[in-house]
Amino acid sequence: MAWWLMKSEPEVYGIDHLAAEGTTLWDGIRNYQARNFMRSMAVGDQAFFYHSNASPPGIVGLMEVVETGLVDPSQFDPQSHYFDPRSSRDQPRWDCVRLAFRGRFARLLSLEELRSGFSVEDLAVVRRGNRLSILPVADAIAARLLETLGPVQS
DNA sequence: GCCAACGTTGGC
DNA sequence: GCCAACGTTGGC
Repeated sequence: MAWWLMKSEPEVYGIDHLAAEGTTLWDGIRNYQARNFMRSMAVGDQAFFYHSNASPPGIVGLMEVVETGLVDPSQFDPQSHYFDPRSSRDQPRWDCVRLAFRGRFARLLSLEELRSGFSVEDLAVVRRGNRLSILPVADAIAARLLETLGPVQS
């Protein structure tokens, strides 16, 4: 079982949306590195939900991968912000996973706090200007995060 | 294959 | 709104 950190803007899709829906398709990823991380996910993997472009930004909850290898439908939709004219049904370019809500942490673990307790080697999200929306988290670092945050409340 | 121009993310 | 970081694109 692997650990991940996945970012989303709470105004667009935050932990409250996921809590209400139960599960969601993590679609709209248009970065090859992030896509490749999704491709390496397995059912049962856990992901920290990170609120980006928030005040303050930080980790708010926990998710679990419940389905992998799904074609991202938004790439075919001309109305979608994520439409990709280079994609075809025969040769889709983007895929995604389905995630389930596992709970909120009792408090937010802010980026500022992450920077004071973790190095760039530990957790890429602490690097200034980091743009990758999906990042792997080493087991030992995940354990430290969970230790800091305590159990989730579902 | 190089690299300049451009676009996007996201903190501040 | 600014800007750092960095991926992508396209001319050559």
